[in-house]
Amino acid sequence: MAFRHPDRDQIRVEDVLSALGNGVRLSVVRILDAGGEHNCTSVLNTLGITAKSTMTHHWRVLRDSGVIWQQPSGRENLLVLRREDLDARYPGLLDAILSGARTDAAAHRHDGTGQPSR
Amino acid sequence: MAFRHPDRDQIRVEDVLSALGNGVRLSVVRILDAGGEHNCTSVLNTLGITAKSTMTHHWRVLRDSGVIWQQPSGRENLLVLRREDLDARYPGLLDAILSGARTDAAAHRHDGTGQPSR
DNA sequence: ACGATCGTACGATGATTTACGTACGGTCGT
DNA sequence: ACGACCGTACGTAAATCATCGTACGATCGT
Repeated sequence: MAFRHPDRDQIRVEDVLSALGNGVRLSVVRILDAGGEHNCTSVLNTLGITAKSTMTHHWRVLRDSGVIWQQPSGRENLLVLRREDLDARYPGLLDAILSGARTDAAAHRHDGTGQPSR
Repeated sequence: MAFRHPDRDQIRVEDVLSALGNGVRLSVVRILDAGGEHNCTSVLNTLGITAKSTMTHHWRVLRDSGVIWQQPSGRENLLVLRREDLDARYPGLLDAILSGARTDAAAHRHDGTGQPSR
């Protein structure tokens, strides 16, 4: 399976924002940013249970928007955040988003529910 | 007409990203950021023709996500970017997005079509 | 008071998004 | 070669989104 990834200069900020304007995908990026090697199943497990076919949809959105690389390796797909490309094209964007996500997550943990608000 | 706006600490990055992950709304924010006083019609005109009722929808999304203030004033609605709140809660985010949008706009102007790509 | 203007509300429509189950095609280990 | 595993493809259903036209309520200027 060879995936089509946009070149760095084909990435558009609007697509990145709409890709990350979704809780599941934002969580995926947080997981990938935290480091370590990840494949689809490992992220899916970290996220809690979600259908694999649903994640396939999210991988496509993240891939098409230029947020992640998806590299087949044996029977797995390695998932890598395209930090270098994103930082080069949109300096500070990814860091601002990630720290914003941490801000929100911290607030949710103190709101008495322990649940994400969406 | 009194609009409901989220408090600063109710703003969530996911909502901001999904609000700005849309070309029309991203353009609106670019216009507001450029300065000057704006009401719905003035932005609508700057954007080119779009139905007013469509814009009403976009105002709601931008308002609900905490990106803009919408202040009734006489028969108009003044539109103001919530830069202070966004900068306080998500430092660097808005600037990164706006300069990213400028980057993309510059690229589109050189792609031979002169058209936005979505 | 009247007509023009501003912008929302409402209702409708088509497109897109998110989600799931099932089935399939590769790859790995044995 | 066989069975387990990885992840996609496909079909489908429900929800959301983007857009428009029309109608309305409020305000302004005269």
